[in-house]
Amino acid sequence: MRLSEGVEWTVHCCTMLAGLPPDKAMSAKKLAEFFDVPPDYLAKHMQQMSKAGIVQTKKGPNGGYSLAKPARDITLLDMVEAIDGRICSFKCTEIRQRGPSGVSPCQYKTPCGIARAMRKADQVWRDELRKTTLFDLQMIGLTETPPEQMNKAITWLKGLFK
Amino acid sequence: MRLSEGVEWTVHCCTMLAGLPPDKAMSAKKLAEFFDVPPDYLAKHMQQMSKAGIVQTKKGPNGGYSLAKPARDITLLDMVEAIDGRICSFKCTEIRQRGPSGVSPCQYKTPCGIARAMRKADQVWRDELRKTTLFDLQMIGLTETPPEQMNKAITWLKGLFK
DNA sequence: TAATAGCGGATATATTTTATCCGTTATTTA
DNA sequence: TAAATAACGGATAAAATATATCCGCTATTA
Repeated sequence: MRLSEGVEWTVHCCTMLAGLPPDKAMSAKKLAEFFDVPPDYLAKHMQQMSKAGIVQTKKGPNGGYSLAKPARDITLLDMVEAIDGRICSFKCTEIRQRGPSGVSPCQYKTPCGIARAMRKADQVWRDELRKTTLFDLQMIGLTETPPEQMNKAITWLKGLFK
Repeated sequence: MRLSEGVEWTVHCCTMLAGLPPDKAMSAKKLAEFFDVPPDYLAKHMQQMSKAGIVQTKKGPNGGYSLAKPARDITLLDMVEAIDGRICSFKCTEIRQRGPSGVSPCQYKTPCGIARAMRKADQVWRDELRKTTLFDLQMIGLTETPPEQMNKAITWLKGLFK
């Protein structure tokens, strides 16, 4: 039961994008360089973010990714679901219907209690993720990032945009 | 992000064990037959349940698995964690420390905001799973199982215990 | 027009999940 | 006491998924 590594990468990337000057974009290559992750694989993940409408893209030189909407309107759940999907973490295979005591499918009126409890837990998990927005994460980053790292990051970014 | 199939199997098995006459046990082989799942693989999972102290075992003929404590004292979380472990679904690889802006590890005083939000969501998920006990699941089974299936199951069980 | 950059598809590699098998020990029943 | 049953641990094997790379395509910019 583990989330894809891509979730960590793309959420960090979005936090980065949220801090960019407006009308600036950042390519997958540059994001990958900044976080030291595989460029091609990160690009694949960012394309999923684009499909999900979280980031917008611009082709060509000085193109790249930028947020498609205000950071306040992007939830952690949005980003998690863009990478890992919306399907419940518990997959019910209806084993109650199998074996020597199983009866015709139409006799099972409700999902079994186990599946219901699991889905409820999955729901509260998603509800909790929805409470955190990209804006929240950006604020936490701004206040908690070590000063020395903040300086290095700003310097690196200045080099990026000439 | 998906739970192991073993979770579904073992929770159903425990619900079955909860309905057994006291001092009766059921072998992995019989459980596998009842639910129509691979016997050896189910046995592996049941061994994990045993290690976790959820079921107790008895070797030899008429041996097998039975609950190690009252169904009220076994939560869905206990069973999920017996199979899938207690580690958070989000693994933070500290990518903030990598790349050109990373600084010495000792400068990072708290886990990053992303990891904290993810861990909180994982926590509410586990809290929710803890609310359901095996007794609850047993009651749901008793009230919602199709009558025809209930009869078939009882007949099958009678054959089991001679 | 050359370089940049996203995109989609194909493919390769690694890791995890699922599944089986075997030898051992403990226990029960005939 | 012997034979059958059953849990247990370890070693593999097979299948599925996650991770990673590469290529050609189109759009865009300097």
